[in-house]
Amino acid sequence: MDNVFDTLKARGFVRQCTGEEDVARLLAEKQITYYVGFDPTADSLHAGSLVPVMAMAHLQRAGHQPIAIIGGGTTMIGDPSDKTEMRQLLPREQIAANGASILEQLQRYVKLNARMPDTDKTDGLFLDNAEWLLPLNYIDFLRYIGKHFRVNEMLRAEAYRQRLEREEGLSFLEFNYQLLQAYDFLCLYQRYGCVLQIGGDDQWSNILAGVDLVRRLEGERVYALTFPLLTTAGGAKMGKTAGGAVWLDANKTSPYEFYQYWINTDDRDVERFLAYFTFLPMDEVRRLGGLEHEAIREAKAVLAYEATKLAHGKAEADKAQTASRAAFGGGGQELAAMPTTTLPTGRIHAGIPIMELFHEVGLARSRSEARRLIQQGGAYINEKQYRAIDTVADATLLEDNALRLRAGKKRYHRVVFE
RNA sequence: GGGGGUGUGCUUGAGUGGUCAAAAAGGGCAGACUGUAAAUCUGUUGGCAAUGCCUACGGUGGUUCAAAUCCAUCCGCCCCCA
Repeated sequence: MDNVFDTLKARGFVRQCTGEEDVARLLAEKQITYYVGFDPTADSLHAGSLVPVMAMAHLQRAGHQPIAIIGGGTTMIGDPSDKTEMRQLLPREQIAANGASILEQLQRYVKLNARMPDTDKTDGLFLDNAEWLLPLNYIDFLRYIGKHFRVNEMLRAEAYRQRLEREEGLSFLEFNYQLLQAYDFLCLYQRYGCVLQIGGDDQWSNILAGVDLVRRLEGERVYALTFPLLTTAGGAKMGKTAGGAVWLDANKTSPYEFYQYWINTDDRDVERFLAYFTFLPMDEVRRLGGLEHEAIREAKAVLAYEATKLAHGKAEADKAQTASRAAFGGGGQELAAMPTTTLPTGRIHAGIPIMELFHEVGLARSRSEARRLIQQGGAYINEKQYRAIDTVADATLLEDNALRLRAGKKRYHRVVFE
């Protein structure tokens, strides 16, 4: 098994790299240091960011040393390959705070130390590129780094071309992004001997810019590897649902919801996702992916459980699994992990219009939406459908001092009275 | 600096004085069918104390009985010329 490169390749992580054989040899011959950048634009990673995270983890397991860069400096610029529009510029403090929570999440997957290189070489580093980017002097930077970049060449990069063709255009600020990312690579090479940068395929040209820069200034060969950009079979961006992103932060997306996200995976994505988001051996991945029709639900359950376990730990994964089974398998009381709201007992004795109830617990975003839900037959209490908008829930409906609300087929919410 | 455009609901995008909470598509939600999948079909999709009221078509002011639609001004973005 041996070469991690083969592992990465078999699991679908390799989209482009600077010579398969070269990279494979690099990874086989000795322990190296590699890096991945993360954007601290939010205070949490989401399901989509898990691809680089998992790749990092595989490499670390094979004995290589990771460096996670939080783009504290580059985020102040905004990556233009984020096609649609110019990104909002975030204030420094925000970026730093976001970086801190992201580090915490990364540590569930990868061993990282903030700043301090450890004696144990596979322990990784967590750095903020603001450290070397912010003190830069404009003139020096232009003379030292800028002279190595040909604008013609840069303009040819897909990332810039798209923006050039669109109406939004491209600000000079954003145009500089690539130079800064290349400079990151250079700094990491110089300081930590980092010789490989991995990232999403949209980063390809930025990464190559770094490879070129190191070659020009240091005369050394460094490497690049990109992952495919994941979309679901349905064409949606990986890690997004209607409600927004699927976050790793339990406060933004509960472990139960996280579990549900994975279990609802499109049949066609199951095998790929098992390979990306779990550490199950590929034989098992293929076996599960090969299941057909109803049986493939088993594979989805494994995917959901494994992914949740990685993100939130075994205890949470167990709870989520139990709650999910209880809700969808019929019966069962183990609903503890289900989203729950607690209300004073007096409320239910006084009677609560169900329209209000559904709105209050968040199953409907407004009373109008709750009204629609009820009228359209999507509102259930304890598995019984209620279609009259003026229905009032009272104490006679209580089961164990609680109500089980359901909106549509899949969204559950428990209301406990005490 | 000069000239020309453009800014609409979650998104794309019609609408150039009343019939506009605003076409159409996508997306979302719900229902049917199913396997907590996909595809398909149907309904629905600003809010509220709801046969009415409020908020909304970049911001602000104005014309008018009446404005997303006209005028002024400001802001953002795009294109051409310099």
